[in-house]
Amino acid sequence: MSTAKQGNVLRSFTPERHDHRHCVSTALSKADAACTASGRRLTPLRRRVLELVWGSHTPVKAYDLLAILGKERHQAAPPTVYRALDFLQEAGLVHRIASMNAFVGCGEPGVGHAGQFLICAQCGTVAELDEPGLSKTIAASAERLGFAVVRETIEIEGICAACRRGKPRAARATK
Amino acid sequence: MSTAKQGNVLRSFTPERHDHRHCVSTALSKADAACTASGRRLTPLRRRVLELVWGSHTPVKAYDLLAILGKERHQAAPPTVYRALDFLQEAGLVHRIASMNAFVGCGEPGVGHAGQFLICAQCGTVAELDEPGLSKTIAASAERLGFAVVRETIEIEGICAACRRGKPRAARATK
DNA sequence: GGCGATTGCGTTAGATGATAACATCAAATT
DNA sequence: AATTTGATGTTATCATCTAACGCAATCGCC
Repeated sequence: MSTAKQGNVLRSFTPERHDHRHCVSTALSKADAACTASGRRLTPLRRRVLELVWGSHTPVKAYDLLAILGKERHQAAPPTVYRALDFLQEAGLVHRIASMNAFVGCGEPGVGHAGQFLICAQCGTVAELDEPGLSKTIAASAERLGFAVVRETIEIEGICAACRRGKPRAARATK
Repeated sequence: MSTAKQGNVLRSFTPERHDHRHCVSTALSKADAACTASGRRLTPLRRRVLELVWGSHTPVKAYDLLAILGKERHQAAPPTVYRALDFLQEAGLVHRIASMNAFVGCGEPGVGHAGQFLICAQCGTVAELDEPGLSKTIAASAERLGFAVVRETIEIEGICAACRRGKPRAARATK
């Protein structure tokens, strides 16, 4: 287990070259293990939704998932997708990006979840951080006001390294 | 201008006693000044929307505003409200709380806007912070990944001091 | 003041995001 | 096998937000 003082990158920006199928299968394996360990049922539907979420390095919209599921299973209504997403969130397998109404797979299920994200405004890729220093600073501020922190939503918008170099790795959803 | 190392509270939790009308009129005056200074037009509609947003210390929903405006002006459609809110956001007069799909008045228009909020899950009141240390920590993390920060969305959910003492100052919107 | 350009607003329509409530089916428990 | 619990199907609806078009008020300029 890494314990860098700087904090960890739970999910990095897409490397220049990588086999994304590998990301997906790794994530699914971890999910299987995590659910087995916590006594949750990763049903075929839930597993499929997780797979679809991991299908891109950019956040995925619920209705995009719905459209895909609709083709695959001849019937899928909003609750189908939202229930699966709710489960996956509770299980710590996906995160919701509030500022985008979208979802990303979690890079490290099981690890303490701050929910700190860097989101590239250009290519849409998301990196997930676990920066204890951040949480500490927040806790200190809150403390001074007598505020008890329950949950952090930290979503930083900006431009990723690849896009700054003019070599975006992932295309932003072409709407 | 205060320059406390600890950071400033741009908008505090509701004090035990206060005349909220004063908060509102102060906010409107500041808005008038800010718009005059930046050459923006704070029209009657926009001003009224700002006033309504400031009407409570808790974030206000667009459709709540719409309902009020609908009574006042005999006609108001969603774009009426959303356009006003867009303007107010651009002018730095209100903030959108992404995690709640709601809006709050900005305590210090003109001051550099980090967008750091503490939100009480019980009474719904919101405090706005300007904690340079937080932004620095974020910038440092981003830097290591070559990420250029453009905008921060920091929304911390928890329980405020008053609610912890069992004396909530503002009622959470019932429903 | 007149005139064109810009900006604000009304209006209609619809896209997108999310949930309630109840029915049905499958899995785990007894 | 019967019972209970949990997952999914199904229908309906609510909530949030935006596109597109046209008119009217305002601004900038001569």
